[in-house]
Parts: sequence; C-alpha cells; structure tokens
Amino acid sequence: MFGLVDANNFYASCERVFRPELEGRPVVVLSNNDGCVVARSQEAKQLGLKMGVPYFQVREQFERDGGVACSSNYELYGDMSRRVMWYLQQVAPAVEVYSVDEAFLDLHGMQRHFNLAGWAGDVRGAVRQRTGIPVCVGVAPTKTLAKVANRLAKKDAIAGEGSGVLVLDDEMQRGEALKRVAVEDVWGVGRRSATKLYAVGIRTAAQLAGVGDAWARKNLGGVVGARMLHELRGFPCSSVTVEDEARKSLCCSRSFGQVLTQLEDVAGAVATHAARAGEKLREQGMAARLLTVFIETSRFANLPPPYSFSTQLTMPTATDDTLVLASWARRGLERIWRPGMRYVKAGIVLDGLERAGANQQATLFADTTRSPERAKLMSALDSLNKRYGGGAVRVGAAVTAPGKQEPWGMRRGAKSPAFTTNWGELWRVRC
DNA sequence: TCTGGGGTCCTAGGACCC
DNA sequence: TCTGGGGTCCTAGGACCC
Repeated sequence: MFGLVDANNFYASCERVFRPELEGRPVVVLSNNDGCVVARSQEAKQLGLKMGVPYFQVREQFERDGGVACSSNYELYGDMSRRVMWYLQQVAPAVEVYSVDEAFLDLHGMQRHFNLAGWAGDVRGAVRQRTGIPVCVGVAPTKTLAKVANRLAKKDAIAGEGSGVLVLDDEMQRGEALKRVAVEDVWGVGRRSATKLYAVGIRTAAQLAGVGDAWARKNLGGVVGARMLHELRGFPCSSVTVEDEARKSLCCSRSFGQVLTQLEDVAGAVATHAARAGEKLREQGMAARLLTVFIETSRFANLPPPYSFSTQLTMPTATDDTLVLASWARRGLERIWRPGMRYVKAGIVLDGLERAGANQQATLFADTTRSPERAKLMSALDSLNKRYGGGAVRVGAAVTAPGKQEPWGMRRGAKSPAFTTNWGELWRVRC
C-alpha cells in the first residue's frame, strides 16, 4: 500500500502558523512579483478565486471581501516543508518527498500489523501538532489511487465529513471512489487529455479506468497513459523512490520587476541566474555540461509569437564554477539577443549533470578554470553569501551602482518575515 | 500599469557513427 | 540495377506535475 500525505493550502497554511490573526480570513499567496495567485486558503477558494489568476484582476474585490494577500516567502515554506518531511521520515518505512507539500509513503506490509486508517490518522494529528500544518492522508494500492484517496479525504474534510484520512483497500470502495472523481482531477490527466476524454464522453475516473489500453496509448501520451490506466485499476507501475536520485536538470529563471530593453540590464539578470545555478550545483555536488540561456517577451502583449528565444551551449567540460557558467551564459545571451524587443523574463537551464569531479572528461587543451584555486574561490564565495546573505558577493555583471536598484529586481510588496530561518526576523511573541 | 518558477518524461527527426 | 541494421547524440517541442 502507498500513502500520500498532502498539506492543505500549504503556503497559506504556512503564513497562518505564524500569523494566527489570518485564521478564518481569506488568504492568498502570490507568485514572484506579486503576479498570480498561487495558493488560497479555504475561505479564498470559497470566494471563487481561481488558482493562477493574475492578482491585479481580482485584487479590488478580494480586499473588499476582507482578504489578505501575502507575497511569496519561499524561505519560510521550504523550512516548514523540511519539518513536515522530517517527521514523516521518522514514522514511515520509506518516504518520497514528491513536492514541497506532498510525500508518498511506502506502507507495504504494514496493513498486517496496523489498522492503516488509524495509523494515518495519528500521523495526520502529529504533523498538525508538531508543525501547525494541516494535512490529509490517502492510502491505496497504487500511487495514482493514493492521490485519488487523498483528494476525496480533502473533499470530505471540507464538507465537514470524514477524518482527513481515506483508505481504499478493496475493489468496491475503489470503484465507488473513482466515480466521485472527475477525469481531469486524475493524476496525469492534464488539460489536453481532459479535452480528448470529454470529447469521447469520458468524464469520471471510473470511466477512464475502463478505456482500452490501445486507445490510451494512442491518445494519452503513449506509455505514460497506459501506466496511468494500470495504476487506476490497482496495478502499481511506480514505487516510492527514497533517495533523491541525481537531478537531471536544473533551472533558474525569473520574471523581471519591469520590462527591460537594454542588453546590459538583461545580462545582469542572466549573470545573477548563472551564479545561482552554480550555487545550486555546488550544493548538490554536481557539475553541468550543457547550458541553455533563454529570454522571453510578454506572451500577453498583442504580438505574434515567438515569445521565447533560447540557445543551448555545450561546454568543453562539465563545470560548477560560477564564473565559467556566467561567461558561457553571456555568450549565449549575445547569440539570441534581438534589439528593440521588450523582455520580461530570463533564465538559465543546466542539463547533462554529472557528479562533480567523477569521471570527468578531460579536454585536449589546458583547462585553466579547473584549478584548486578556483574551487577554493567558489567555496569562499558560498560561505560569504551564506553568512552575509545571498548577493553579498556577486559576479561583476550582476552588480549595479551603489544605491541603485537592480533593473531586473522583483516586486514583493507584502512579504512576511523569514520567521524560522533568519535570526533578525524571528517570530515576536511580545514587543 | 500589473499575468510564477522549477521540474520530469516522452516523442520524433536528423546527423553521424560503425 | 541493386542501397542494412543498430546505435548515440542533438534539438525541439509537447504534456504534465506541483
């Protein structure tokens, strides 16, 4: 059996843990630049706010309804997530941290010794007590069905029924549960597949479980669709993978706080992303061989596509050196740069990741950038930035004149303090 | 005026290799 | 006149996830 633990309205719940005055009020959390709604409290959902809507479209009404908007505070959410996951790792035999607010648990064999519904209920209560984060738990014979169970557990909890836990362990229950889930809510069914399914009259998960394998292969993304179907029928095609297997790619990108038209401004953003990418590589002990740079114009402007311009560069050796990455990134940027356009976003993608130092291909020509001195420089860079805050030491291209705002910097009007990760911003109980 | 960021997996064609 | 089989890598894009 598999368990799925999923936090309720995770980001909004994190905000509430330290700001209890938000309890009972509609709360939304906004994406970077305070752009879109990315999390909603139950009250906000009930006001009809949709996931992903641009905040400026709903702001006025939302505030009139007494709603509170928070800028995203990923430091806080990341730390709260670690606390929840750490606890789950103490109680479950194996845990796959699937996302910041979700984890699959491997519960094989446990049903012989435990009443799974009771066990899951205890876990749910303990997470709430230890972290303040409300979660629901679904348990079923496959991951896809555990997702279904979790969804229904949440639905029932909202309706004031059930215990926030649902175990699907027999054929009858499974059939009934699948009837209650819309086909577009099945894990793996996105917008495109949902449209196709509706076109042939398939609206529920139960109906989906009955479609032919050949049809699924043809219309639902080949083997991916076939696997999803098997899982819905109760045959596992995926297991809990504990160790975060080496990442295959890594991406650092961000929308600018304003439209940029000058190469040097965009270059500053690109250099910042390259530096951040290097930092992530070193944290994970990885090095990258392929570097993609992309820049985008607004897809909401009344202009024809393309909106995105990118190029991939193959570096002579895999590297985790910020300065090397930044210089390749600059080269890539110049290759795709078109003057006279209004850019809104830039980013770096690193592929071809390998363990730093292991089996690295040597180059024909002397590589002056892979010296022990450079490695020392990078580790000094990392410790300074860790100690004095990110951006204390930067790549030259990412530095602006003293006192001058970074042209690419983002807007974050309503960010809560880093309650749990910054001494200066600790939660203040009494002033 | 204002529209997120970071991932995975799969497919398919072309270049190139032996 | 007749023109293979098996493989990798690269590039690009689609679909989906949270």
